[in-house]
Parts: sequence; structure tokens; C-alpha cells
Amino acid sequence: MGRAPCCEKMGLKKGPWTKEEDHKLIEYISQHGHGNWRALPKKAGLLRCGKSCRLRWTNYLRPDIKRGNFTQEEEDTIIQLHQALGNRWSAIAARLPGRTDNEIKNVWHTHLKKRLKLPVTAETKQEDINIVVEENKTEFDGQDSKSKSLEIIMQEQDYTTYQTQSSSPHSDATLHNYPESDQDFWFDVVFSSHDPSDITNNCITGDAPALREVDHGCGSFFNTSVFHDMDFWCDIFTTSEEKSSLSALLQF
DNA sequence: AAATGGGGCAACCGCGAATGT
DNA sequence: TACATTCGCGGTTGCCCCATT
Repeated sequence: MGRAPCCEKMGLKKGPWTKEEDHKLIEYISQHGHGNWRALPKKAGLLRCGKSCRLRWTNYLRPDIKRGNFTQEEEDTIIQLHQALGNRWSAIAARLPGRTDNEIKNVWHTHLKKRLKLPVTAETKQEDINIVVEENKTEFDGQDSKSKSLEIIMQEQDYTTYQTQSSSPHSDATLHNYPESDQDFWFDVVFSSHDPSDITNNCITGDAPALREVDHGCGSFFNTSVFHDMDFWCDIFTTSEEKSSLSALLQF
């Protein structure tokens, strides 16, 4: 037996709610509570299905709903919670009093997702890093500036886990020297090579010009899981052409 | 002034989970 | 225990408004 329809289609209204319908729904729920949603519309004198009534109430008419634009703090909270919970909008909404899951979902799709996807240039990345370096400079006393930058990149992008998860015995020491925030640096590393073995050799021997310049003990970096992680490279190379070439070269 | 395209948002749809019988 | 019903969630749609051409 198939699933029972949520409501009889015949004679029931769909689409936007009128003020009169809103008033009836508010009036009924304020006096009797919603009880059984399926039975509610008939009792309230509404030509709607229960599902439609529930949605209208929970997303729009509930008295505790906060109207208006989201504050910066709320947006930051959504971003953080989304990173932790994924698309579990109701769980996110539960932590934002007065906001509905539907509203949060809409804000995510229309504003926040785009904001997070904005391409990050080497310049803006370096600006961000410099700001954090300034904010944390006391914490990094005694380290050279490159190590500081990398430490912060790792923290910001959650790459710290690689340091402990990598099977490479060298990874802890050398990851502190990589990556540079400069896209050109990595461009040189990867695209100065003609095939995957070249990259491997460049990384191990330091033959890539950029690597020669910084002389950082490249072989260890090649041994880390970061080197084999497409997400890591995607963060550096932003265009589809670059990613496509990279993917082919590194055989992801 | 009219046409068009895109963004924003409310509402709908379908599914799985929870609850009732 | 099995089946029916209801609820709630997340994905998607479609309408309205506004900016641009």
C-alpha cells in the first residue's frame, strides 16, 4: 500500500497565504494550540492541508520569530555551525533563537555560501595572514616569519590534523616550512614539471626553481598527506583550468 | 517605458523517523 | 509485530521584486 497523501487535493488551497488565513490560523492556535496538524485546518476554518498550516506557523507566524536581517554575529554562528553540522538546518536553527530552519537555509544558499566561495587571491590571503600574525605575534615569539605564517595557515584551514596524522617521520618538522601563501610559489613547484615523476623529483631534490630558492627540504613535504590532498591544492589553485591540469599531473 | 535576468524568499514536495493502533 | 498515520526535515520550486539593458 502506498503512502497516504498528506491531504485531499480537492478543494484545498495552495500558494501564498492571505492575511485572513493568517489571522484564522493565529486565532485558532492561540486559543487551542495546534494539536493535530492534520485536523487543524478544518477546525480553524481553513481550506489548507495540515502540512501547509504547520509550515506557515513554524516559519512565519510563530510569535517568537525574530524578523529582519541577520546580524554579523548570527551569520558567523551559522557558518561555524554549518562547518560542524553540515546541512542540518533544524539543528542550526535550534542554536539561533528566533530563527527558523527555512530562513537559515535560505540565508545560507543566497548569501553565506557565495561569500565562502569567493576566490582567495594570494594578496588577500597574505593580508589575512598578516592580520593574524599581528594578533598572535606574542604567541610565536622565537619563530621565523615563514614558520609563523605557516603555523597560522594550518590553524586557519584546519591542516593541523595533518601534522599528527601523517605517517611521515619528517612531516612534523617540515610542514612548518610549507606551504607558502603565494600561488606563484606552488605554480612553480607543480607546473614547472612535465609529468608526475618530475614533481616528485622536484619535491624531493628541490629542483623546482621556487623550491631551490627557499631550500626547505622538499622531500619531507612530498611524504605528507597534505601533498596528496586535492583540497589542499584547490585552496591554492582557484581556476578550473589549473585544477584540471593539477588533477591530471598528480593523478588524483 | 518595456523587456529581461537574477536574487531573495515563502511555500511545496517527498522522504524517513516517530508515534499510534 | 506489522501497518497506518503524523510529523519534521532538507531539497527544490516558483513567484515577486528590483536592477539593468
